[in-house]
Amino acid sequence: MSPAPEDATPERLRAIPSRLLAGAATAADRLVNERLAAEGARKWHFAVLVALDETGPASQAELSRRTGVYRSDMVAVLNELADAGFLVRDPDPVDRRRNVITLTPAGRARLHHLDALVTTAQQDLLAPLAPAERAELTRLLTLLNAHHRPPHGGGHA
Amino acid sequence: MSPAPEDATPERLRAIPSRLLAGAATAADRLVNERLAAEGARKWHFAVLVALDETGPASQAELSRRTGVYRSDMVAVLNELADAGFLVRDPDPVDRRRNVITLTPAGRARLHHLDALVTTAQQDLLAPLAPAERAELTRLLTLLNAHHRPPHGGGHA
DNA sequence: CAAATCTCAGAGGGACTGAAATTA
DNA sequence: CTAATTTCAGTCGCTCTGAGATTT
Repeated sequence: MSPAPEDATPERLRAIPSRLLAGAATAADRLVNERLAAEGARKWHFAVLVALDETGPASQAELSRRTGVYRSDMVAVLNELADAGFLVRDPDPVDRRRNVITLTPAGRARLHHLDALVTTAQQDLLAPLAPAERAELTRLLTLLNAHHRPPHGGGHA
Repeated sequence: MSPAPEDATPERLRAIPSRLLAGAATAADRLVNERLAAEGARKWHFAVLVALDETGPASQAELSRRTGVYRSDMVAVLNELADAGFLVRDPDPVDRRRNVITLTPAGRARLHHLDALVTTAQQDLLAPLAPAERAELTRLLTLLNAHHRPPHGGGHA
């Protein structure tokens, strides 16, 4: 629901899971964004580069499904990455509605760099937790993510 | 980092804690906002009402510290709640910079109503977890919130 | 003088809607 | 005709910055 300033917040508010989630997510996002912004990148750049590196060239709609970046917002992200020479956008010969997005060598190098930054940010984020606690938190969050699916991604199956 | 559409998302992205947190927080916020929006309320309304009920009348700056609602945004929230008759704003006689915000009986009734909605939303949010898991998740998130303090709220002590 | 409070105006990024044009 | 893809224009809520006016 928002960050908790200090212990001025009533216990009744501090104990609400949705507020705790919002606070932790905000801190996590701030951490990741600070690191990436120092290199002129943002989290979607990283997400798109990973998706391309992991599963190979894809259409923009496919990248949207893989990364969670909204289809309408994918255009701007790809424009920025293409302008920087990290990927190329070619018309798909077999389906002329699509563009085929392909990672360049510079894009792969960029990915490796950003990957290190993101990994470090995750460690800093989870620093207050013991290793077993980090694994447990990840597991519980994965469960929540699996059961509460985004509205456009389909039902809850 | 954003919701995960389905299992099209690469494992390398799905396993990132900051992304898991963002996805869970988005789902949680959607759940809470849907329930509150059905009654014409939003989460800040609830937070402010709780803070007033819990700790008594307060200035706007004090309410901002208690709820995490940003001081600049508190004005609009209080306007809406005051227009609906849930609280009153009086000048503070002992410090004329301040307004004293006081809950009305209607505001207390409103709080009880919203409280039920929020509580149900939390249960639905945590439904996929066992009772012990819910407690553990809350504990771990509380740890993260305690160590990663908002930028304006002071350092990390 | 510095500091706190209330208020407004606006930036910036994220999630999302709606629609147009193109092609399957 | 329906459906999918790319793109653009714009909405809405959240976090936060900056500044002005008032008072301590």
